[in-house]
Amino acid sequence: MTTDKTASAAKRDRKPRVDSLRNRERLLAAAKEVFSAGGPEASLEAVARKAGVGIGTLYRHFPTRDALFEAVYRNDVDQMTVLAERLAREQAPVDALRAWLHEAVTVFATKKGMLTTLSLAVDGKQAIFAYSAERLTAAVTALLQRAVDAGDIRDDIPPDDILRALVGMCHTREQPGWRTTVIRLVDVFVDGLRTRSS
Amino acid sequence: MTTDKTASAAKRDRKPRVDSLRNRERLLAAAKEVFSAGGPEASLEAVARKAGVGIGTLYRHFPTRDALFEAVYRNDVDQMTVLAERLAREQAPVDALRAWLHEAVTVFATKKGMLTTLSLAVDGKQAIFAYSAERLTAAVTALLQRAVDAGDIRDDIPPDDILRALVGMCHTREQPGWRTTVIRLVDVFVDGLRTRSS
DNA sequence: TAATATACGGAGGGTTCCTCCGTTTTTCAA
DNA sequence: TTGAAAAACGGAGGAACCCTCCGTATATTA
Repeated sequence: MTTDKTASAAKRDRKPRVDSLRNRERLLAAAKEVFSAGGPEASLEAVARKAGVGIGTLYRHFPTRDALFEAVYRNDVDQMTVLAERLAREQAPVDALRAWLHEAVTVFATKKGMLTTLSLAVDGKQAIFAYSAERLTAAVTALLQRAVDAGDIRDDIPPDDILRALVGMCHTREQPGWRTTVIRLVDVFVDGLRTRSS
Repeated sequence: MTTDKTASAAKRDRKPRVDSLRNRERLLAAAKEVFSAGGPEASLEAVARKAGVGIGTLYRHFPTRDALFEAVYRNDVDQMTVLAERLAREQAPVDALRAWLHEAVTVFATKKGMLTTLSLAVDGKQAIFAYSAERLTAAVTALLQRAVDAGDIRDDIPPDDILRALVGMCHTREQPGWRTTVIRLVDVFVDGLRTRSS
């Protein structure tokens, strides 16, 4: 036994290899393209091919399809939470909530893969989606709480359920006029959330 | 050319073979079991195996997975339309609509495959689902029209959209408490459909 | 520049899909 | 009853995809 364990333990703070980071970026870019073209069940081998790396490299960076989803759409999730904050500042409670939901529909309309990802995230079973689920829930919670406090919206619907309803209604996949239809459904739903003035 | 075309043309009205019908039934029974156990993406080879027939026989009877879905859930669709008629006779307009939607949620809660099937049907792209789509739309149309005529519900939401919202909201897959949650969401939605009394 | 940690690539075993065609079974007419 | 002819059967096999494993290549560090 000539191996020295302390020596290898000491080397724990190496720089990450540049090729590794480069490949990770390439994979993300390729995945974004492939998923938006071929939908979320597109072949992972196609992603690797498009990225110009081996399939093994893809799996090393993203051990599961879901991990890849998560990474691809993390930015978009963050943007949605930023938007929620802005709307909360700028608009009346119910209007802000509705506007945010509309925007979500619009985003999903162009990013097929994102909807699938969020369906998984909102299901809440998988740890990998914890970050996205939390951020989205937080966004809705803030918007909703504001409207409840103002007395405009009933207080017995958990924010998670709003999200579930949202992604659910978006599952009306690729009809012509998709977006308009779903937005109207969202409006009906928001109307249903309001406290009755009678 | 010794072949006689008129002779073979005359034989057009043969009985269907008994083994063919038997296998078809076996396949449907097996599919119902396999889909409800393993979800709608279960292996078709597993279905054939369970039915005790070759994979070729499965594909001859049901050329696509969707065709098999359609056949498996046709009965259930029919029952839903019968229920709609009964509710329309027995309950007040809005109550009937809501009760039917609740029942749909309950049915979907136990038949995983059915929800997938109806998602496809409601998308309306595929000719194979025309029958189911029409019957369901007809059921909702009747219930909805009644409520609109009574002045209880707004008149600018097409029946198709109600269906889409329904199956969409059910896509909140396998949470504990699934059914209760979705029923509450449906109630919110129906509330949103009501005309404002103010 | 050598040593070593780290990442790469893709072969390969497993699964499912779906087609195709030689074989078997059923039907029908004589 | 019997023997074509029509119809259905079964499953082998090619293709696509999934994911793992490990020999090879490359980056980092001393």
